[in-house]
Amino acid sequence: MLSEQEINRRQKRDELMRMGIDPYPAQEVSVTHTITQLRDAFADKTGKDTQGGYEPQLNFSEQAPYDHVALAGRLMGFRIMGSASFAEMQDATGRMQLYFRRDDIAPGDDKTLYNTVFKKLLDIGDIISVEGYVFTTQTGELSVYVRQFTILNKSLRPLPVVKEVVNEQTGEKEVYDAFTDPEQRYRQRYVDMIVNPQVRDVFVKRSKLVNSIRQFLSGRGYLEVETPILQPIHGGAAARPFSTHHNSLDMKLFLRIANELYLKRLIVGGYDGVFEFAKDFRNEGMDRTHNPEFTQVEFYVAYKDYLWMMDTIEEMVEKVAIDVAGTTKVTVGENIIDFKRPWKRLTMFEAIQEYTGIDVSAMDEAGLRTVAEARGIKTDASMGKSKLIDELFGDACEPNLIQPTFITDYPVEMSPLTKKHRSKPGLVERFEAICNGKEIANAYSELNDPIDQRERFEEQLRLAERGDEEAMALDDDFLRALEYGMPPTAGVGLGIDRLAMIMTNQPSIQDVLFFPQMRPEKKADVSTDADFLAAGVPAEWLPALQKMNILTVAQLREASPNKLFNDLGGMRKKLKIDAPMPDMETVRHWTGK
RNA sequence: GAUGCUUUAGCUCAGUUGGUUAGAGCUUCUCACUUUUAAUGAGAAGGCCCUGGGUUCGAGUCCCAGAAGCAUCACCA
Repeated sequence: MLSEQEINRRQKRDELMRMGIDPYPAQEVSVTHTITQLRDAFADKTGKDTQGGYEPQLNFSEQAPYDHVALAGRLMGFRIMGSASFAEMQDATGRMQLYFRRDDIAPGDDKTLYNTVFKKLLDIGDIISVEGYVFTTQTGELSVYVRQFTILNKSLRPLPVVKEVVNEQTGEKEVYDAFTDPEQRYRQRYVDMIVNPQVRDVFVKRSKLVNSIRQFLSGRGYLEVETPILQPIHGGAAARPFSTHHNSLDMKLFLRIANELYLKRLIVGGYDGVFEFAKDFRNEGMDRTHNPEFTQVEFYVAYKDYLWMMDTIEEMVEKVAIDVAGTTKVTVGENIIDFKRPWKRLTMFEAIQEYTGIDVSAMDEAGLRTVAEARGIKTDASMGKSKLIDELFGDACEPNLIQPTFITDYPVEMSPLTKKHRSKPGLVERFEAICNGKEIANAYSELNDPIDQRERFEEQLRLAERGDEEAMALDDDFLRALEYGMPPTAGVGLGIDRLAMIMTNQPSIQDVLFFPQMRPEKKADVSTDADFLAAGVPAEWLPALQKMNILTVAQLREASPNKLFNDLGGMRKKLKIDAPMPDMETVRHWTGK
């Protein structure tokens, strides 16, 4: 059912067509400038001066190249005053004021082009192109004086209208009636981007971030690769997978939770360094920092260890910050995060000692449990030593690690793919990069002893038997590859979404994904006109049923014929329906009774 | 999954101890207006008050259940 405004716009579309104006023309549109190009060209020539007066007016009606400029974009506002009007155009780069004058748009006696087409048939949201010259108004606003305009697209849905004004006292921009409902913003991201153009900047930065990493890694000679997303065995991380089915092979397949095991196979195969920007899928909870599909870049380099990788990540992320933000200092919420090298490095035990004052490195399980419970952490019998350490770290340390910090040397039980520490028993050569209280990267010296690896997998199988749904599956082919021999290798996974959140100062992962996963939209069940016609209701009575909130044939069947008959009489008057009143028998027939 | 908050016009929001026909601004429509800028002035239209039960003479308002969104927590990156 269409709203009044939608009906209105459809009528305008029809009216344009009747006038011989195609509201959806096919031709290529010639554009001489983007709006930002024009603004930049005049940046030092416009605007109010500090005394409160105005700059002298500019007029480029006879001065190339600004005597003939062509712009294209979406109309975002009108200020109409009789035979002259201002309109606001938005293109991919910014906004520009347009000036329309009746006698210039329609120079002859026929003023239809201005009075009807421009003033009556255009709406906010329509896309047009204009041709004219650059000038400034008395108030100093850079504008385009339109000689001619062309409709490129008649928009049929009203856009939420966001108004922005500069407060003269403070000089700050104030926004009115902002389109803010997160559900609508994420479900209809296109609307979000039209009316909140700053949203587009976030994704431009995200793209810069990805390019920056790609340049960094490619520039060092590492190979960008692609590996399977559909995997017969999901491996490389502890997470619950999505599963699917391949019909011709008649086999179960999983969407990957990580690409680690495939990239290591490529190192076995002889590449010195490989990386992949990978969409991974995890069938787990969703919140501000988790989306079921997310992106990470994983890369693996032969003949290196985790210490080398720490230096590399530090250098890479510092470069990313400079490329994206222009500086190593990035504002995130209330904090300023500085990615300048070197970052702080703490072992996990040192971090716990720093934030709790307790040295847990030599404690047994009972001692750890006491410390954890003293901090209000819920523990149970299934939690071993490493799990307790992890909980303690997550509770006491992680939220406090705002500046980028490397946490190193994790308990072996938590890291089934990681090489045992060269000198510290019970630990592995692993680090996580923590920033703004969240993990952004996870790396290790890769385990390349196939016998050790098999034992670690078998340990995971025992966890799975005990009901751990996130335990890793044993991957025989991966073990076979390791048995041929993998050089010592450093590997890392770095969360692109998490890093993008930090670099663009967005509080939620949904703000750095164009289309975050949402519950399906609830659609009201509505029968078609044809369904009602089939039920015997004549077309002229359909609006009356709609108005009475009978939207499905099923509802019609349940309606009481007497009440329906009475209401139809009222609706006939209210909606000014010309058709003769159906008799009681006919109405009874509609309801199937 | 748990707890709390929210849901009223196309958009942003009011709505009193439960009491006539549910309001405002913007948008839309009509009219006036040749450099405005949240243009202005006059007039009009636009509501399944999230859904379903219940209490009551009477529910947008109170109670119960459900849905969706948000926040916090748990799991996870």
